[in-house]
Amino acid sequence: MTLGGAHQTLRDEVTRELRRRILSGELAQGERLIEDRLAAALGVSRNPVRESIRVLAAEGFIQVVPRLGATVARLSAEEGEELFDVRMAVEGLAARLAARKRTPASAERLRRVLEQAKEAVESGRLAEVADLNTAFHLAVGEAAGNSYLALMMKPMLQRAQWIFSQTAAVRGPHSWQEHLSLCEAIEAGDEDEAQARAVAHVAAARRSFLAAAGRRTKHPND
Amino acid sequence: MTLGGAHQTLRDEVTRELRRRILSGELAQGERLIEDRLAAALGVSRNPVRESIRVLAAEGFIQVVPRLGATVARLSAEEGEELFDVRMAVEGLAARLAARKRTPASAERLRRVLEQAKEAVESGRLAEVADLNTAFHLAVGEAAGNSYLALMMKPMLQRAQWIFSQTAAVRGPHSWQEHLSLCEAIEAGDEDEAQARAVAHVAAARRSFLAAAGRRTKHPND
DNA sequence: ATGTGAAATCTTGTATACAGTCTCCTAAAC
DNA sequence: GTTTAGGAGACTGTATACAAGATTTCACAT
Repeated sequence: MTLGGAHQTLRDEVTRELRRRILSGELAQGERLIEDRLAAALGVSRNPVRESIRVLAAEGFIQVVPRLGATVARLSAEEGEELFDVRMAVEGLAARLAARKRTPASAERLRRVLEQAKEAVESGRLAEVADLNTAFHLAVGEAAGNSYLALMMKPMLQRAQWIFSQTAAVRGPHSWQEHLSLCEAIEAGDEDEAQARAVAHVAAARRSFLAAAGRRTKHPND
Repeated sequence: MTLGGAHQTLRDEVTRELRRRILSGELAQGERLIEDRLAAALGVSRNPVRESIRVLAAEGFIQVVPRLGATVARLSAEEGEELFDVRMAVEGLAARLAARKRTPASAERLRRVLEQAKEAVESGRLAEVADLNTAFHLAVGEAAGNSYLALMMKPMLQRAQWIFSQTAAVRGPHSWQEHLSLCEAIEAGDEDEAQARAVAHVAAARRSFLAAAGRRTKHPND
């Protein structure tokens, strides 16, 4: 089959691959997803594809209308902006809890992701930078030691990454600095400061998003 | 087939029915979900059941291990408690935004749910009360006019309802009073007050949960 | 030209079939 | 009595088949 590498189930591979294609823009917003064609393109049967579609729909990447089929979700500029409000609330909480429940292991993990991101920035691998930035945010979520928070943050952050890639609003170095500063507050166990820095970080991302969105009158996929 | 009423797709019916059985406790925590048996019990084939399982897994009600099968998720007391932190952050935001963006239509909708809940309480239909309380919280989420927030709150609130039903920690009348008070703050457009009341409401629910959880040393399903 | 309607085509929804994996039980070996 | 190899049964993962609904096309009437 077309999908590479060792895997546990085709279904999981398909889910990851479709998610990746959506996040990367290979599958454009609003594009119709025809089960047969996806299955053929991925070299699998329709069954794993269908199950993947349900999962991605639950995560909000795909919109499904019974009997009419599935399309890649559309993100209006408003919906993109709305997400930042949610992120400030959720990631602010995550940072606070991460500071409260910090352990050497979780701090180590944050530092490691940060280090990888730094390397990727310096060697100019931009595609990886986006993934690693998301990974850092998720690591904060996991450091919070709240399983539901982590469960909820994963699709939220992927959606955020999607929005950014669609808007072409990248802000590599600034973002990395802010991550470092957040990491330090968490390590210091300063809950208020950690929350404040997380919220400020997301707010900065929002400004960057608004600037990039304002620069374009129309959406690239229109 | 066994599932009642008019429907769009079997898949959706199955998803709702399984979710209902989990929320109601008919399917106990940790219980193994065998596709064949569920399909037979619901009078459908395995396919719709499998797709439903993926969806419910994405919502966090079911845990799936590839090749080993699916089980109803287990909620430890800690995980139950953790959810309240998330709810305070998310529902606080929802209440704030609902107050900011209030419209006659959304206020009307909140009032209507509140009214139904009141009737259910007064006529002692306890099963409905839980559903209507959840519906009120969700209505606040929708009144916030933030599509992702609403998308995210739906499974979160269902999970909260699940936790409560499992703990048998019901607090009908108090809860209703607090809903009313929150509704008034939203109608008045007082963002700070709305957020404060929502947070206080969830905090009260947490205390009630902790009291009920402390009352039992063991879980009823153990 | 425009609108209408029915056939043909495409697509989804559901069921069934089969292959591979896991579990559990049995029985032999020590 | 305990342990381990092997095999039967059970269950999941994937593919294929078929039924029903949606869309397109094209002929025909206006």
